Amino acid sequence: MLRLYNTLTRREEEFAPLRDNTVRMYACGPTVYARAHIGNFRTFVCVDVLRRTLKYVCGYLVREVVNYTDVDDKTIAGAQQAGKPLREYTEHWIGAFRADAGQLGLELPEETPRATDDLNLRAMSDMILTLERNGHTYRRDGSVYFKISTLPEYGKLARLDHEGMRDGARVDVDEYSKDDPRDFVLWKASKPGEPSWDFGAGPGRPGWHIECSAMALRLLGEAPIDLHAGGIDLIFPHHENEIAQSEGATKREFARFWLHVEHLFVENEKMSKSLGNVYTLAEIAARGHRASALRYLLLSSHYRKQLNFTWTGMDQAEEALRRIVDFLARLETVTAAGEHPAVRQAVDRARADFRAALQSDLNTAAALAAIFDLVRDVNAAIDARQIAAPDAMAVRAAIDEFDQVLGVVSLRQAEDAQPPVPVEEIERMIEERKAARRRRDFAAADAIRTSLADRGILLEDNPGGTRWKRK
RNA sequence: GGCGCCGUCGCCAAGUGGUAAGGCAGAGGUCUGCAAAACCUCCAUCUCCGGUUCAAAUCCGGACGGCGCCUCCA
Repeated sequence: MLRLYNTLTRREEEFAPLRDNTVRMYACGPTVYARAHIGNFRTFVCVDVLRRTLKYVCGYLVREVVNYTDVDDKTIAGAQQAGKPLREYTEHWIGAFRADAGQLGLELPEETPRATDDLNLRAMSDMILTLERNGHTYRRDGSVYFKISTLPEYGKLARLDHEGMRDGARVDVDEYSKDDPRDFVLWKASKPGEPSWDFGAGPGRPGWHIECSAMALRLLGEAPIDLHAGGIDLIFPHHENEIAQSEGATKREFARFWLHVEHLFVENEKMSKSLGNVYTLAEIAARGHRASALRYLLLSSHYRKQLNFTWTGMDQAEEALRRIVDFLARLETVTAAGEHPAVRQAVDRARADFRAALQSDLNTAAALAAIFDLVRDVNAAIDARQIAAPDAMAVRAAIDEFDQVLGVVSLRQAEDAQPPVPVEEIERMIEERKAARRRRDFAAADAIRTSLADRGILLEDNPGGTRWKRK
């Protein structure tokens, strides 16, 4: 049984979908005005592992919605600056996001709606009209606001202290038009030069929070949905306001489980543009690192702990992953017939440990340890010749199974399949080197190895022959 | 001012009452034309001080240190 920490209750709870063995989940996606940074991707990678755990460990069906926020102050400003229509401008950044997501091995969610799709704008307007009928709103200067005093439950997710948050708390003073500073806008009145739609709530554009409520319920069906996820900073105000909107409109609980991923730091500092430490995947690659290593690094600690990104951390991740990939290559060399119960036992143990780790609030660090335990045991078995081909296949199957969830080995192998030197050339040089070694011309053999190494290809002489791999 | 989190080997990181997983790096050894890979051995008593307990890294109290949210933010 999967146990997940639920922000709503601040406790770990057993998770199961409400109906049909299908998990209906929603995760807040990116605002598409720039390339997403690695902090964003920490959240998306963790949500991806959650998704895969639900599917491959728990055996549930998953229906996941991840939105693209394609209308807000930043996207509008960006489009204006670029001199492009909003839709075209955001299209470009959606493409960039999908490319990065692909490199990081993120599974595609079932739905990736855009806020400005007509169906979604209509759903938002309908929800606002319902909120209006339910007495949760007021209008001012063409905008529609949510009146939080109409919802006694307001603040239950963030555990807001309604009295205590005055001194020191910075309150938005320029929003003078609101009754209460913490009331929030559902629909913004149209302004000259800004895109505007009218699906019943009046001419204007959506506020920040309404899209998620409307799209989640439109695409996932009746409330409550099973699970809602996002970065920890979204707890307040975004998720709190999503709850207010959804519950105010449907009069039912919005989401049963809330899962929040802690922040990624860079060299012990919060990522911020002024510090110049906001990295994108492209910048990681420019430093010679691979997406697979970043994914590994992101999974090497628990999602509810702050993770400090460092370049030495990336190096360590590269090496750790290499150990697994080298191991898999070595497994291929096992050809003996027979069967060894000790290997099977190690596989069974790894399976049990791996599963238990993920079921325990997605403990990916412990899950990785289960893999390394297996790697060590089986490597020792190979050295001792206490393993046969069928055993090796069983080991391979287990690792494939683990990687369905972690998604890190297959990613690395796909990268390795595209070496910096053409495969035919590598193979030709291996042959030349083999000939040199045969005539005991080790100087020539080593020269070949060195020259390939300089071009990013390492050679490894094994009993069965020479293997190449990317540096 | 309010709410909350964290402090485990040189680095990363599990473990949250039963006597310290795993990875990286390092030392010694085996194997190897050399190298690589692999294996074996070695490498921490958990920030500090008190307390509870037969037993605490794990619970309680305090100190010190780091961080988050309350405002756009994954």
